[in-house]
Amino acid sequence: MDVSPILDNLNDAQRQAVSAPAGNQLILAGAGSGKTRVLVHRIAWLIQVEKVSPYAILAVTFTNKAAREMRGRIEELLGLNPKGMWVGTFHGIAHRLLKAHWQDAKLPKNFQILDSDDQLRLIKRVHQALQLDEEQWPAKQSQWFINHQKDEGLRPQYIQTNGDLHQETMVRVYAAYEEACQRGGLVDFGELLLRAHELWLNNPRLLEHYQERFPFVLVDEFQDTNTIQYAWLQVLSGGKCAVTAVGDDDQSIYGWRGAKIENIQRFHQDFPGADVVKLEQNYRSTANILNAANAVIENNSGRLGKTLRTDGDDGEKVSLYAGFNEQDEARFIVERIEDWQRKGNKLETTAILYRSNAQSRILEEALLREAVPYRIYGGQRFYERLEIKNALAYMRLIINRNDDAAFERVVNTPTRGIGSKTVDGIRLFAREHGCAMWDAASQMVTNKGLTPRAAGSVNGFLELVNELDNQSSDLSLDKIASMAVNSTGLLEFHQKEKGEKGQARIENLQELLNACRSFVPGNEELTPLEEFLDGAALDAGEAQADEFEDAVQLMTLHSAKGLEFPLVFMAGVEEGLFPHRMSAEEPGRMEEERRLCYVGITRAMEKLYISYAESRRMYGSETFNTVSRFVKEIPDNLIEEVRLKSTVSRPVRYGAKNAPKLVGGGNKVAGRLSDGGGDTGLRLGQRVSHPTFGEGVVLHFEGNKIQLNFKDVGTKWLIAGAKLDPI
DNA sequence: AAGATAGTCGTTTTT
DNA sequence: CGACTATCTT
Repeated sequence: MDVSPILDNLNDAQRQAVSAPAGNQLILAGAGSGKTRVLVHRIAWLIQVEKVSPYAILAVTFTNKAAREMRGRIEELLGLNPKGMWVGTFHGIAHRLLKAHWQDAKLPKNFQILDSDDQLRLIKRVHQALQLDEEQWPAKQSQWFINHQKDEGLRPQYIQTNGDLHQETMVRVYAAYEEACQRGGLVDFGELLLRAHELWLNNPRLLEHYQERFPFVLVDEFQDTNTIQYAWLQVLSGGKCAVTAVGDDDQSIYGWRGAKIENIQRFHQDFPGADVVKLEQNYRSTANILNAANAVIENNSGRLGKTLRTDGDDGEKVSLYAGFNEQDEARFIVERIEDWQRKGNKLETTAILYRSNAQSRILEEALLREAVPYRIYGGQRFYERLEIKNALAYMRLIINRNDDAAFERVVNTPTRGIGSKTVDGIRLFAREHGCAMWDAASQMVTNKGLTPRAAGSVNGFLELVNELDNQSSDLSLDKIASMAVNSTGLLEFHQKEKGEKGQARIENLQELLNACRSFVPGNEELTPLEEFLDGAALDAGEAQADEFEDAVQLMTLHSAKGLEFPLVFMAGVEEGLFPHRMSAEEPGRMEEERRLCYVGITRAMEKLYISYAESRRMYGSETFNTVSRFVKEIPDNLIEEVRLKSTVSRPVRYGAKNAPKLVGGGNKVAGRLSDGGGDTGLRLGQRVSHPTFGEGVVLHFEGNKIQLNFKDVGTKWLIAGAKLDPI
């Protein structure tokens, strides 16, 4: 066997990790140290050198993106897709297990996945049923409580309340919620993991089967595992199979979501004989950037201790800019980006990172003023959009009438004369009879439990869904989806929504149909419809728009994890904002903020700018902050302070923010000669909507032409007579 | 059942 | 300040 393709081009530590003898191993992989590479090569090694069957390997990640990437790279390296290999997210794999063993898991065959939005709605209803005052008992809080308990692997009956009213109420809500889920055949994200864990504990034979099937388990981003995920792995391994954990304690930034950094430290105890390999060679950043990162993270205690090094050049120093205010900071960043672009670099090589989403607006405005295209990551995901969820709800009802979440969502969408009073009645009936709302509705129709008018409408709805179901049995997925969008009147309903919103919703629905058309089923156990719906719930579908346009990337520090960019800006690096004031009290949380800073710095390959604003408008009032402690932790010799070139910075005269808002629906701004806008009724920075191009912003006026930047189609020049409505 | 209006609250978000 | 919600109007 020629092992060279697998081991060539790896450094010593990487090679050691890849070719280690079978057994538990912990790979501590620093930022930019080729973590995924090692993971993928390890798998290739097992298959090609150790002759392990691909069936015997289980690889677990956190995100779908990571799972996809791993699959792709395995395929690339091995030259084929190792079919039968299990590569997926914790949730995806748990789901797969529950689907395969639904009876043992005590679930209906066609159970549905509840996303956090559905979950919250359901909890609200539970609150109502328990007659909890919304003021005193926010549903959000219960949601947090329930999810937290599930993350910790706790069922309501095992939670100690000690007679505390708050605790007791939360447990009551949890128990009632659980009942509602069970009745509706609904499973939330936490439940997937918890059930999968219990599935094994309660079925030793099944567990044994999987332990034998998967002698090799690999886990990515191990520092992000929570209690239940860790327990699940521990049970699976049973001390028998070899677990490879790859992670970086310094990049643990999801503690607030239940991730336990301790898991990576505990690994030795629970997975005996673990081989530890540290990947400390960084292939990403210049020495100056790396040393800055090292200097910052050194201030954390209890680290497993890794120090990244590089063979590369020192590179440029880290630049620090003290903005006079947030506008000035944003202006500075945009100027630097324009410089960078002038030097022949693509915009997509640069990223602006910030602690909180609220910071993006001011940056966007500055970019807009200079007509620099940008793209924001994060925000609402495709399958979470209202119109998409509506369509999916119909599809869900087709396969499961007990899905109350779906029922409530579309029973009156599009509006068909079923008001809140009727729905309340149905809900009450369902609660009293312990049945699903669907059954409640149909019983109430037959038993004359409704006013004649309501009965007619409700019956219409029931028949509509039944009809969809009847027709769907021998239709392809995209035909079914098309029915769910068209025959239900959903499309028409959203079409009627005025303005840009309706337009976007229509497009999204089209996109949904496209997705259905190109969906390739891969599971014989399930109908394509079932498979598609499960996929939609587990993969929120991040792919959105504008891949083709060269644009600056804006995102939070959290979403930047795992990415890299030649030029990086970290904005708003001020005490109170970063580290965030909410994290100030507890040392543990402060350390997590520091790790977040470490993540941010190590995203940069060639050049890093750190900036802050001496004064910043927050929540409407002006605040004065000092530079972040993290900046002070970087040695002076690695930093270079940027001074203002000219004493007077260009005044910001206009822009979306400062310009007065239009009042009333009129599209004329009488008498306003705004910055060359002439008599178009428009001004720079004005948000407008166009019938075909959608929502956009005015960038420039030149002669009788207007340059606009549209959300969806980018920048365009239009003539002054174009049909543009201010919004 | 859509539209206006007053009140609220304000990190980060893999599934 | 401004986005989002809950509530009140018509």
